[in-house]
Amino acid sequence: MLRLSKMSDYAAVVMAHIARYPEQAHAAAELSEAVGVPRPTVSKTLKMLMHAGLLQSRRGAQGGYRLTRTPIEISVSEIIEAIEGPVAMTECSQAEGECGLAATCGVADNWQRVSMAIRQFLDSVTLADLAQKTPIKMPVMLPIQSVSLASISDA
Amino acid sequence: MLRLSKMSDYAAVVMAHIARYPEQAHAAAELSEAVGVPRPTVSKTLKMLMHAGLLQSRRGAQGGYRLTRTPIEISVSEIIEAIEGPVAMTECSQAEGECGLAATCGVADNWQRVSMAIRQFLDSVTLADLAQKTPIKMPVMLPIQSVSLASISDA
DNA sequence: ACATTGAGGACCATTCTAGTCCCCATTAAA
DNA sequence: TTTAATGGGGACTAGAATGGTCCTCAATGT
Repeated sequence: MLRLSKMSDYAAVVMAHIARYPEQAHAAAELSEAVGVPRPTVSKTLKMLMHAGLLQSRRGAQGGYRLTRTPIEISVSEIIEAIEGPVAMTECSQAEGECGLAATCGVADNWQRVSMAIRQFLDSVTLADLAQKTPIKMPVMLPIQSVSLASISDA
Repeated sequence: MLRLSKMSDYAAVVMAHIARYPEQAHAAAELSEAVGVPRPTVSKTLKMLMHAGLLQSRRGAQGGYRLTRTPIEISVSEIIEAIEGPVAMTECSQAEGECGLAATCGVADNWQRVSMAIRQFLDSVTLADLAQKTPIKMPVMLPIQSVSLASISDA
């Protein structure tokens, strides 16, 4: 896993499409066609993105959706969260305590750290990155073992 | 999302438990109790981990499960994959082409790169990291924008 | 007025998930 | 050699999540 639902996938594609023409208002029908996803489904996605505050809408003729911020100011994690709720790998890494297993598992702490790292990474990728034609570059991902223990002190 | 199924969660906890006493054989019943998860469910998890080659089993009295490798040699991504199959964020980032939307989406490439980065990160976290009591340190996660474009050249 | 376009929410079908159970094979120990 | 412990394999089920559809109402530009 680390699977992303299809809806999130659509969301990313739709957002990227809008990001390429940020000035225009994009109607659901237009986006549906551009992206090749049935209208009602795109609509649903758009509504979710709107509720999350990533899009603003205007009804009526010439209406449609626009970004509320510039593509650089929107992170991939925000898009994902708009659709799926808080990004976390496991139950215990999102809810406070009450994991049930917490006492016995002895992994919670480290699990949460892993989750956090991924989360931070996703924060750093922007919609602009996604939308651009030339492939984005991967961030430097140092193997966890090679990190000097002092670099991020907690423990 | 980036949600991990409960099964994967169990798997991680169980593996960590075994990793703390690598010499002994651990019976399903023992693990079930240690971890607080019903026996049949733990069993199922163990079977999956075995099929993936992360555990070896011995039947009969005094039997049970052991690691096939040392905790340092087992990565978190392997554990996850043992349960959920290939780790990938989206359909198109795992299957070759034929995403259907590929033509229109224009995001596939970048999406795959994001997925790859996470994947690599998960590769770098080991079972030993998970199992240790003192919290593991986070790897350095440079914001994607700050990475010099030359550092990983493709495009 | 009227055509366009989104809002809101009900609804359904299918898949996935978690979890259970049963019976057989293997192995150690009594 | 019998017995008890232990995993192997797989079928099965209930419930939830997912993806997707549809309908009616509200807003807004022409």
